[in-house]
Amino acid sequence: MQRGLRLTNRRDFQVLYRWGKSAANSQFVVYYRRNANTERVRLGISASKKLGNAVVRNRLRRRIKEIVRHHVERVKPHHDLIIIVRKPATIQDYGQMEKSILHVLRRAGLLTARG
RNA sequence: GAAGUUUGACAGACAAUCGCUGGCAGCGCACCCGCGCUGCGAGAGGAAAGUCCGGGCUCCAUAGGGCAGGAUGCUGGAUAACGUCCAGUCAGCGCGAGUUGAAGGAUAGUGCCACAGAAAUGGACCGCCGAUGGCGAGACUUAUGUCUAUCGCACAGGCAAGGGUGGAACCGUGGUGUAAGAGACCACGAGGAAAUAUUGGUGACAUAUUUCCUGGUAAACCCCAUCUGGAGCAAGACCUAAUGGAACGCAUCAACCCUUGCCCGGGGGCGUUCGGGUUGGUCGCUUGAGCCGUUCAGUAAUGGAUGGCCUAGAUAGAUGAUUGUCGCUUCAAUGGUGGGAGGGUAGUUCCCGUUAUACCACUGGAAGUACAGAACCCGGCUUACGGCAAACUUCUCUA
Repeated sequence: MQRGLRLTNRRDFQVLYRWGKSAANSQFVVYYRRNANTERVRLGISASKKLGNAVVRNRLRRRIKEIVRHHVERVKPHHDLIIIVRKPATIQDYGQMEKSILHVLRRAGLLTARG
């Protein structure tokens, strides 16, 4: 994932948690906020230590990055977002996780309507 | 073949597509800092983990010496260093290959040893004796006196052998001895200490002799010897926007605001410079007690010589995702084709099978394919974990 698509600053995270809106399903929570300075979208991922060891958390992060990267054209531009992983997501395979993430993004109203 | 012991190497493979982070080269943009594109090549571990020791490195502290505190604790060696490693000694465990050890001092001193028991190193419950002294009987005597011989009491006193308790009872067994007894003495034996040796060994220690001693506990205080300043890469160095501070200069010396109700005085605005912190960034940052060969020294840990190699560097944190093919393991919840009367087992009286059905081969299917993610860098330790190989040990079977 390119650097421009990443949320890298601690302050950005705090702003998003405080002022952003949220949506959720049983596997993921997404915080999002419109940001005019963001060219397309910026993504941050939060995977707590409760989910498992470092290997498990890394695998989750990488899969989520991959999924968002594949669907970045469909996400509404000029938004910052954070995806928080919940425990049930750890047992999902790639296909289930892709559906689940698209579902939560649609719920948040971040997906553009597609023809 | 079964059960073990030790050591070693490995940590699924390949391809396609789409990505991520550094490096090098080229091209383009840009005054500069840099940014983008293309190509080439690189990109997690044996434990990267726990953060338990040791060191490098960095900053702070520091005349020199001592005390306190902390750590370590058989011997010799290795090492930058260590609480690590190697080789030994001694002790424990194991039939054995081997393995385990916080393994200095109990003869410096103090404390403690639950319950039980009389008593846990200062003691007498039962018990034994009562020699000596006492009292009584008794005997003798002229004697209200005496105690040569005799008997009794168990009052003073002596003893700790035997009993019972306990993890442990004053070293054990036998004798001498005595009123009864006791390492009080003797013989043999157990353990410890010291000294000695034309003894062996660098040494721990072993062997022998002599003398002395005899509960345990130092993971109780303590004594002895050795080592030891503190904090850590979020260390630390440098650059830096906005804001605020200080100094200097300029402007204003009108009004307004603040400074004590009034007066005087001061401040407010602009610019330059300075040092400190925040924020963001760069360095530290990966060439190192480095890795792989060969060879020499050494039992070994390891060290020397020599040839070759460069092998991650992220920072909300890269090293991946998906698909396909193959490998390995398992399958009374596995199908087809072929072989098949035996197979499982080293072996049996045991189990499966001789019916398409066990079992074998080929080809499919399903499930599974460990533990675990660098964060300044090394040396260890500990913990987690998958199958594999070699050497060795014990037992068993066949010949």
